[in-house]
Amino acid sequence: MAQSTDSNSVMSRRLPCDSDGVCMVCKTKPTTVTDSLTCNTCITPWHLPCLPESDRPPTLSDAHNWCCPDCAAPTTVTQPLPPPSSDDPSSHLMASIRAIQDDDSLTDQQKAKKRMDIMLASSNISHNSNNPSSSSSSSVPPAFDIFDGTLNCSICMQLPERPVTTPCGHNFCLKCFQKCFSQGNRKCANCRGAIPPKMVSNPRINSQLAIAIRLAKMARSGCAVPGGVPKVYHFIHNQDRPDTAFTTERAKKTGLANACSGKIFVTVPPDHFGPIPAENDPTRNRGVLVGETWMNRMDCRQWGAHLPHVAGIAGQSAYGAQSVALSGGYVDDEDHGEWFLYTGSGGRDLSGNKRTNKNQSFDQKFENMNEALRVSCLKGYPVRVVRSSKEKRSAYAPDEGVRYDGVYRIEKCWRKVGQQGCKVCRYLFVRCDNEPAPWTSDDHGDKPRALPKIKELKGAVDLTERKAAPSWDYDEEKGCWLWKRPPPESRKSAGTVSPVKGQIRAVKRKVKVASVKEKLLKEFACQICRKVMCNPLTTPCAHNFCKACLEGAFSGQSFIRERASQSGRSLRAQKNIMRCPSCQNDIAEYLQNPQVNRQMMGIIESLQCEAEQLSENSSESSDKNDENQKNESEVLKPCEEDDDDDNYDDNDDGNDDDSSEKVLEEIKDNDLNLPQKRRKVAKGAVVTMEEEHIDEVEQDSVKACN
DNA sequence: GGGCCCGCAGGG
DNA sequence: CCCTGCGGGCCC
Repeated sequence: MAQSTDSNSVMSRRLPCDSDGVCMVCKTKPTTVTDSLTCNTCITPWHLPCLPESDRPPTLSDAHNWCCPDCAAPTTVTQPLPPPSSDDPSSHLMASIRAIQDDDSLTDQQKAKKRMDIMLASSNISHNSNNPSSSSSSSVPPAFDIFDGTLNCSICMQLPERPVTTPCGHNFCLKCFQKCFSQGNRKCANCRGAIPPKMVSNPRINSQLAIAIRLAKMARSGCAVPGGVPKVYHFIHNQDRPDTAFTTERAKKTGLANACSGKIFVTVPPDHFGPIPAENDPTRNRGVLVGETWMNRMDCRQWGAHLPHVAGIAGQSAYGAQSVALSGGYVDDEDHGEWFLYTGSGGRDLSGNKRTNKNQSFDQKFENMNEALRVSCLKGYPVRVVRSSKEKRSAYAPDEGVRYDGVYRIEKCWRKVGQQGCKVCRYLFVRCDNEPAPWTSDDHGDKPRALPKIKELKGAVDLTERKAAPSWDYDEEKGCWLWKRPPPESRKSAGTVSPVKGQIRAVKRKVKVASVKEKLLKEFACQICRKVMCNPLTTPCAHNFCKACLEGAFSGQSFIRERASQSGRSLRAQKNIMRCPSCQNDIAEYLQNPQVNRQMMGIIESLQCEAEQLSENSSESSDKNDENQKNESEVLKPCEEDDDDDNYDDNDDGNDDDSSEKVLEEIKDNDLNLPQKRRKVAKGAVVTMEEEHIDEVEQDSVKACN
């Protein structure tokens, strides 16, 4: 790699990750979420380990509001730059561009991409510096002028509207792109570079560029960005959340596939309609902003934008629907950004323990979630919309993760025969948010717009249109969307999201750990060592001991030897000594041929196994009370013993006294051996699942915890 | 990339 | 308590 020392000194200091997420300092991609830090101002990702200590946020909770060195105060920005040019931002820019040009490891395409990233970041910086505090801001020329034509659409030569960026680094309006490439053309109109077929069929909007253009426009028109910070497109890694999604002991698979939800950060009730305001965001105090993007549905859930982690519709049939997810699950969906056609849920065969199924096999009806959407349509409620990168057919879907795109109103709904031949419920969503959409360069939110003409309405049945005035509507005087009628009163706990079942279950599980351990000790403690028995022996007088402990009690006159000596004299001699350590009953005869209580051993083993799994899990979800667990596990750990129980016969033919039977019965009664239960699923298919055991004590504790 | 699997969350 | 569900991990 041939780099000039000048550029090297710049490169080796403070550089973010490039557009592929690769750190420009160490050339590696951050491997963990916590390794990556996103600037709150220019939304550029940075590799935390390559960031000088002085530039790092002091605490994890500061990470959300962290500004990168480029966006921070000029003194800190300019400090590492070469002194002669420190007052000229373009020199930093030029040095970075030179470094890219000199980097032999990059292809021309990669260079173009990186150049553009840096220019974009640079235009952000210069425009962000146009804050109200600097009076001469508009006279300061930006380091890179977004209006100089470089970023223009290669077809209409205007600043791109809903920009699509090709791998060769050229921009197009979405419309121009679609027009240009709809007839089989696959060469860039600018450089004749090849456009990947996937991009031709499914172009994606470059929302970062859209936002950069928006900011530049706002800065030029002298319109101050509220707070000086673009309130759009934050990538939330949820890295400083106090509680993450976790896997329970029941989940056989790791990761999020079968995980419980983490804490809900926002304090709106789960049936809250409309945007989530700052006052319900105690951790960040800014609310959920349009453009916020999460890694997955679980993270999205934790910020309240869309609560169900599988289902596409959140709602209640008699009350309304609060949010929907556009994830490409239904082929009939049609996305036009500001408006889209959504398909209801149901009509699918979910037998065989499936959660989703691409095939429609029966008609959808306006019931359950579909009815909830219809209620929202009739009342004119705002419905939050999230788009997922899993939606491959929409230009408006994010490249990665799940993004909050603001609120929409359902203007009408109907049923029609879908592409798969069955009737589906259909909904016309039209955007009505006060914040601009992530794909637009407009500096304002939505204005009321004429409804699009829907061709399929011709063949529609069961059409529902709102008659009354909508609850959420545009106020011409105030120039924004607001509640014209009071929002529906929450039917859930006000102020906070009610404890979700997963959290209740988590508490119950912790209680259950304690309960299992307590039971183990209570029922299966050796009466000599007071620990859970290893190779339990049960005497005729119904006392339990570890084999090793009982042997030890008669050390020097092991009953094994005694058993070998069958002489009456020897027996008599031992009789004085061979008394039960608990009750002093004569157990000499028993000791002639003691059998390990295998039933009891089985129960102990399964309980130990369960307790271990439970405590492993609870220590994962809350790494507190380690000491308690250590102490408990020490007690629970059976006493050391060699496994030479081969000395005993295996033919347990009811010789055992009935005390172990009693215990066994008791254990069974208390469900602690977790009987298997059959769970019915649709169409008669069955799967097994362990029955959850929560006894009264546990429930009391749960109540106390709440 | 498609199919299978399955814990969870929430509605009714 | 049963049913549903526009996830996500893993195997092939």
